[in-house]
Amino acid sequence: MPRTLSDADLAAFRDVLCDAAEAAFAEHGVAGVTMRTLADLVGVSRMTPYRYYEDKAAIVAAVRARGFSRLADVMEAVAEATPEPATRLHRLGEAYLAFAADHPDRYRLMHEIAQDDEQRYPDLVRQIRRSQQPLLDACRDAADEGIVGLDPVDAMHVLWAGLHGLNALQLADKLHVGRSAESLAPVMLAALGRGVSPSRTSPARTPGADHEQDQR
Amino acid sequence: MPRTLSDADLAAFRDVLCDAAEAAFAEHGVAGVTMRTLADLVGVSRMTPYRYYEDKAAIVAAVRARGFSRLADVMEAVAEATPEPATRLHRLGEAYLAFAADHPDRYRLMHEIAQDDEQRYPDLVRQIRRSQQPLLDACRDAADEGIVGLDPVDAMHVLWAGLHGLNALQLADKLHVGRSAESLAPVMLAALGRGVSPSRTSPARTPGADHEQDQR
DNA sequence: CATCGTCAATTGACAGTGTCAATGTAACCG
DNA sequence: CGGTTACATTGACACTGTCAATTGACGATG
Repeated sequence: MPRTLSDADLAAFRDVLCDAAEAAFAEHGVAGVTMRTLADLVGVSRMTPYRYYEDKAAIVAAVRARGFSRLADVMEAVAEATPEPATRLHRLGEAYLAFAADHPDRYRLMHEIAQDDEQRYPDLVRQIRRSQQPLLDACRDAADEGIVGLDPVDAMHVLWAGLHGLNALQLADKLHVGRSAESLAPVMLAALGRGVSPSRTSPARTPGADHEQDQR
Repeated sequence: MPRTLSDADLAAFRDVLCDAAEAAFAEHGVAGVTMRTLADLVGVSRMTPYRYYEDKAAIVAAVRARGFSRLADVMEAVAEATPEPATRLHRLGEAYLAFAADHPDRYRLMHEIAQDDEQRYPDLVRQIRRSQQPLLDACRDAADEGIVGLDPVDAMHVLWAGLHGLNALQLADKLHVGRSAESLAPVMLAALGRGVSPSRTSPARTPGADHEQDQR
């Protein structure tokens, strides 16, 4: 044991603690997890986590930030692998829905609505922003090519709201009549695609061989 | 005071308690409100609320149910006042967004995501269903008239997800670049309108097949 | 090597929480 | 009027997050 904590040690402990916290939160909910059990899980005594995190709230914020970071990783990877804007938009949408489907507890925690302002946790804010950037970029590119007929920032918000809304409904178990996020995903993606596409002109959707039309 | 509680007395106390609870939850959040302060607020001693509600969770559920009931009232009123399906859909969308804008704390509480299954509170489930019914009916009517090109249940979910998603983003303070729910509302409504309207080529009422524009 | 300073880890409180159980209290019946 | 009984109140209790005091271990210094 070093006399004073190196940055690496610090980060390492934070990491293992967040791992345990994420698992515990997923199983029992944030309120169902106590500092004491959390400390037990990582094999230290109850106040030790306080040397690494200010608060219980800070731990929650850290776990949420990690969630957004994972999401950002996925979105960035998808964006990088799909240069063509229209397809990229579609794939990003699929990826966003898939992320929530694959990690429901993580997604739930990420969007747990607290009164406490997230602004107090800069890294959380940063990761949230990062997770949105690929979608925003895609909207900008799509708008440049005339594939999206809305202001790109508006379009980004519309798309994001639609995707998140579907996820939220699914996670809150508020879908009905046999509908699931899985069955609704293609419907939602198609509807959003129509929703942000340019208004009246018929889209002659020919692949890359076609020259890009530019109506503005 | 009557010797034994009449149903009216029971309902009356529950009502005033829920009033106090809703206000307190709005100001301090659910976690920030204690049974003791709640009891103080209505002028009884700490355990008295337990004679009227099983739990703190039951009180939260009751307040949430009231919120959905208010929403249902609004939606039903709008639906009744607007027979024409297309206009009705639009107005319902506006009303849903306006409800969240006018009662943000209420809306937040209504959608607070808890691990606890709402199924345990039948009235809550009932009010939730009631609040959705007008939108579903409108989708059915609109589909009948060919104004909506999707399966009506699908369309209802798409619309609801879009509207709720926008509200959730706004309440979580996740809108950017000067966008507000107010400024995005018309954009969102227009996009959703385009999203569920029938595609120009065919009525396409088969949800089993993929009815999407898939450009590769 | 002995001593010390220092920081991390632990343990000892404490005020506050939800809620069970025992106690009080007042209205109606006889 | 006393007794019964439904309600209200108060007395615990286990448990929470977290402050403050204590312990423990290591590097530097004599």
